[in-house]
Amino acid sequence: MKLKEKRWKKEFEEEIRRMWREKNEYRFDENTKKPVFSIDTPPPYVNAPVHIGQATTYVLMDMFARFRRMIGYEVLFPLGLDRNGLPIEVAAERKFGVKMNEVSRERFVELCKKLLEEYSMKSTETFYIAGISFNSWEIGTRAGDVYLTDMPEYRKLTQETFIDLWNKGLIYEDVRINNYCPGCRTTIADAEIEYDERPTVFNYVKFKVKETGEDIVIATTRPELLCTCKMVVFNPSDERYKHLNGKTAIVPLYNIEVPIRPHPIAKPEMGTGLEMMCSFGDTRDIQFFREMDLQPVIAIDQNGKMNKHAGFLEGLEVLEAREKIVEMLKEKGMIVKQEKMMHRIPICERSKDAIEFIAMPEYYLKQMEFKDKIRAIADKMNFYSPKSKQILLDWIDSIKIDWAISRRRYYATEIPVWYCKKCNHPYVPPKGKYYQPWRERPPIERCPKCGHKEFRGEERVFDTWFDSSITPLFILKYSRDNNFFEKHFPCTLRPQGKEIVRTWLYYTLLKCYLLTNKQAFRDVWINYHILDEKGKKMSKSLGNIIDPQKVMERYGAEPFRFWAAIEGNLEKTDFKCSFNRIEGASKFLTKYWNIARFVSLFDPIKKPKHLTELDKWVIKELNMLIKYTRERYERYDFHGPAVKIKHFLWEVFASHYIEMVKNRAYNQDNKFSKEEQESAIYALHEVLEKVTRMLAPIIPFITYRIYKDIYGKNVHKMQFPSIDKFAIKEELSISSNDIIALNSAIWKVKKDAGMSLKSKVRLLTLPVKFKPIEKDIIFTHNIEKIEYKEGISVKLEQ
RNA sequence: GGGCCGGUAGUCUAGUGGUUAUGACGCUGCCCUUACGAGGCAGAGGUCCCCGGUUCGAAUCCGGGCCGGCCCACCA
Repeated sequence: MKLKEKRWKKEFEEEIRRMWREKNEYRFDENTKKPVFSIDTPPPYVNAPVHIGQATTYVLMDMFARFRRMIGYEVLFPLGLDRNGLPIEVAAERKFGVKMNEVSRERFVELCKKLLEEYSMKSTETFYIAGISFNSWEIGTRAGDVYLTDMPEYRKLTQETFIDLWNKGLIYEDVRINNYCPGCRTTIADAEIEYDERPTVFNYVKFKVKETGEDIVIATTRPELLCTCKMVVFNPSDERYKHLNGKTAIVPLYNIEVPIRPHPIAKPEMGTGLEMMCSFGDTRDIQFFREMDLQPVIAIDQNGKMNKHAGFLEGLEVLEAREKIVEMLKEKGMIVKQEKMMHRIPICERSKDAIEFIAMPEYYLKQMEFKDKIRAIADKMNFYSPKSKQILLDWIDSIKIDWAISRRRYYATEIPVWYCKKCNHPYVPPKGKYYQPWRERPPIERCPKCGHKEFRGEERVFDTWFDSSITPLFILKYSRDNNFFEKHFPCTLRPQGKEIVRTWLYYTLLKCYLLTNKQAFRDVWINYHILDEKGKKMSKSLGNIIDPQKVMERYGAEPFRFWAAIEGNLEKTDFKCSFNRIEGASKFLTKYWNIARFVSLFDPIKKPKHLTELDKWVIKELNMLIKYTRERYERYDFHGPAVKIKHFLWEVFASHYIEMVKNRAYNQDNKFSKEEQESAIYALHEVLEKVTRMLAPIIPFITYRIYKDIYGKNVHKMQFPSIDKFAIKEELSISSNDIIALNSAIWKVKKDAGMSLKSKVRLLTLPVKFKPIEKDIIFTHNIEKIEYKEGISVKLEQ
């Protein structure tokens, strides 16, 4: 059938995407006989609209999925939504004007749920518009259904993994110095820390030396921690302070006596070269206290306020305490000078509050002893691109303590433990149910240890990565359907951003290894970032966020998708979001549509016995393109093929092949034999049909429509084109470069002479290798006489 | 300080050890060529960051430098 419309319009997309959804076109068949290709998609957080980076990476993942279907896989490609944790709590606090700790837990959880209901599936709209072929758009628990990280089945699995790990003896509780975010009121992991430059004041404070009575000056940004000072150090090479070695410093205001020692941690050029070591101002202090085996004094409590150790500062917040103590020191003339400086401090990546170092009892999952195992697992997986593996290895190297998995929040998966009120014995229930210990009784009557009947339910919840790290287990029905899981684990592909390698990827590998002894994935695809048009990171504060829905409203999904493929290689680099270039992509769609429209003027026909030389050439080019494309697609590279397909279609097929073959395909004056004509028509369709199949994973709407209209079939149900070995081996006297050079030369001469392209050429001389396509040359360029010599020359009619 | 990536026309970008370096946007000119005027064709525009090396030959490979970006570590 012929294509009617003069151009592809974005409005054509809607009907196709609705049909896919209504027909459940991409549903996952659990009983399939095909090999399964499973994609562990990153669940986006629901409280914000999908941003352009997510949209781009999902579009790329969709290309992976669509391609795999075309080479015979049953593809597990579910959509998950992350709904646990801090972002929703913060949003609820803001929206309902409450503070988590000031309302009942019941009430707070209710408010979070209310808000989540409002968000519901709104954020998935963008994916739907973009034509992502998720298995399903309905929330459910079958393989391929949309899943939520806070649905009971999911939380149950999160708890089951805890129960298994507990029973394996891999989880323990300990009181340790840990990163504590006063804003979020919870311990956080190293992976959740970021750094920020903040202004601070460097205070030069006078200490007294007990033995000699002399004043020494120590510079500090944390004067409120004076009470926690345990030692004063100078660099061993620092001649100025050698005489202080072994003497005692007296901490001002508190009159605590602390030893003065040389230690390389002190840099002579910083401040006065003397440093007070506190517990704890930063991670250096923690290392130092550990190394010197000093007893820390913790002066900051869980609310970020000074406690009794701080004496007269008790009850003040850290910053208030700092101001107050500086005032007091000033009054007593103990501050020699103050310098303003910018200071890089650790902050909470979520609330952006300054981290404090506080000792609290937390649950830990052992990881230190498995570092080598995880490294070995990393070696077993294929990384795309290979260099991304280094991000993971670097992170594994830098892990210093076990993973603190408990958090003091409300809207997250509860830690399933009860404690006997009498003997405090922890009770971990059996698997099989979603537990909420803070509101439920345990499933036993009496403490297994002492027989007491009263229990205290655990109130803490899991670190959000503790539940995010089981996505491949959940989607492959771990513990719900062992047959299915055993058959399909490890998961085939983990696609994700480079910024969560140390969290999502690492924790997933760790937990899956501890639970299954296996690598979680066969392939890992790491993508970089989408930047704004100027190359800046998009962020709310800069106000440079581009909404992918707006982009698609303006141009349609297809230009966006084609842009995502052709723009660059996200595996290797960041790339910029440019409207110009998305618009440029839509021009390709117009071109492609019109090529298809031209080819559709002729009915598809069977391969004739003999193909002309020119047709053999274009089919050989096509097959080389198929070979390249298929190899690259298998390695998750859609960029290289998109560039090459576009170039072939536009610069070779349309500009040269079609121009040269038009006359023969129409054959209006019967200048060509029927077989020659059929050879042309066959080749035109051969190229269009196969290129359409190659483009189907990238631009699924337009290819669907073209294929349906012309060939009457669903392109997405077709096999990916394979190579015609004979066509590719064909020995031909002319190459693409020859043909392009010849046509361009003739067109240029006519142009320069101000003549129409149809005007007559009196004499064309050209190399003999063009002889086999002589007839096509003559009728394309209206040649009167042809001669074979070295070089190309064109003589026009005078 | 450690690691990774990049530097190609006014802007953005592809690319490969081998004639004349890809394309987009912008710019100039021409064209109702029966698939395409939201198009086609032609054209202008480049020390392919710098220096050195390997090579018959380097924008491409190697070393060094400069610049930019990102990640990690550290900063009293």
